[in-house]
Amino acid sequence: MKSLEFEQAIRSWMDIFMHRSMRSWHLFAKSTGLSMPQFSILMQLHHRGDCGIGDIGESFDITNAAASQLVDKLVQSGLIQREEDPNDRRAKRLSLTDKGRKLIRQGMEERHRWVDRLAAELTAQERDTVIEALRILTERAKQEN
Amino acid sequence: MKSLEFEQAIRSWMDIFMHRSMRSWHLFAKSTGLSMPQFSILMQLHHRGDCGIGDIGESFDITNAAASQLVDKLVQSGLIQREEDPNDRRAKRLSLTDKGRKLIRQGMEERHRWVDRLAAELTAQERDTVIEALRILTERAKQEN
DNA sequence: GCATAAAGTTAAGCCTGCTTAACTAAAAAG
DNA sequence: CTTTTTAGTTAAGCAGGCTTAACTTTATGC
Repeated sequence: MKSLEFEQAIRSWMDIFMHRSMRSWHLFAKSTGLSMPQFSILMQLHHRGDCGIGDIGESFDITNAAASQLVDKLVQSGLIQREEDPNDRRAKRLSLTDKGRKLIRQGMEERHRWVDRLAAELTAQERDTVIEALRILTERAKQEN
Repeated sequence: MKSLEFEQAIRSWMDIFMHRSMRSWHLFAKSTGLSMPQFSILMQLHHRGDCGIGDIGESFDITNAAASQLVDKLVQSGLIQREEDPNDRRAKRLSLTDKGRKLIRQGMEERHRWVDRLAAELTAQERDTVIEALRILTERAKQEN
C-alpha cells in the first residue's frame, strides 16, 4: 500500500506550492490593475483556448450577464478579442490578443521565479528524478481532461 | 545543462496544476459563502500560523484598515479567534478556531481529489519516482522560507 | 413559417472590498 | 513625563463583481 505515502507526498507539495503560487498570482494581478476575476478569465483563455461567453460563465459559476460584463472590460483593455462565431452568429468567439498573451507570459515568469531558484539548489541526480516525476504527472493530468 | 529541461518540466506541471487548483479553490470558497479574500486569510493563518492584523495586511498588500474589517467578518462567522496579545496590548493574536480548521480541511480534501485520482493511474514504479521527487521539492521549498 | 429556445447584451441595484481620514489606546523614545 | 510611534478600529465613500430582469438577435423544432 504505497498509495497513502503517495498522497501524503503530493499533498504536502500541493499545500506549499499552492500557497506561494496563489500569493504570487494575486499580487501580480493587482500590479497589472486587473481584478482577480478578470485575470482568471485571461488564464482560462490561455488554457482552454478560444471559447464563448457561456463557457466563461459556466467555468466560473457566474451568470452569462456577469461573464459578458467582465469580458467587455478585457476587450476594452485590448487584452482579448471578441468576434462573431461564423457558425452561429448568436455566439461570440473570445481569444487572447498579443497584448493579452504577453501579459500572461509576464505573470507566469514571476510565478516561476521561485521555482527556478529551487532548481538551482538541486543536485543533478535530484533534478533528474524531479523531471521524470513531473513528466509523469503532467502526462496523466493532461489525459484526465 | 539540464537546467532548461528542469524548468520546462516544472513549468508544464505548474501550469496545469495551478489552473485546476485555482478553479477548485475558487468554487469551494464560493460554496462556503466566503469571499476569496476572506478564504485567503483563513489559508494564510493555516500556513503561517497565528499572527496579527498587520501581518495580514502586509501579506495581501492591503491597508490594516481593510485587514481589520475582513478579519472582523471571519471572527463574527466564528472561523477565527481574535485576542489581545499579552506581550503588547495594542496588538491582536489571530488564530483559527476548530470550525475554521474544519472548513479548511474540507476545502483541501476537495482540491486533493483529482490528484488522488491521478495516483490511482500510476504504476508502482512511477509512484515511487513521484514520491521521491515531491519530497525533494517540498523539502527545498520549506527551507527557502 | 411560427413558436420556442439559446447566446449575448444592457441596466438597475445590491454587496463587498478597499482606501482615506479621524480616532483610541498602548508602547517607545527623549 | 511628555512626545512620538505603533497596532488596530471605525466610518464614509468609491469601485467592482454579481444578480435579476428585460431585451435583441439568431438558430431550432414542429
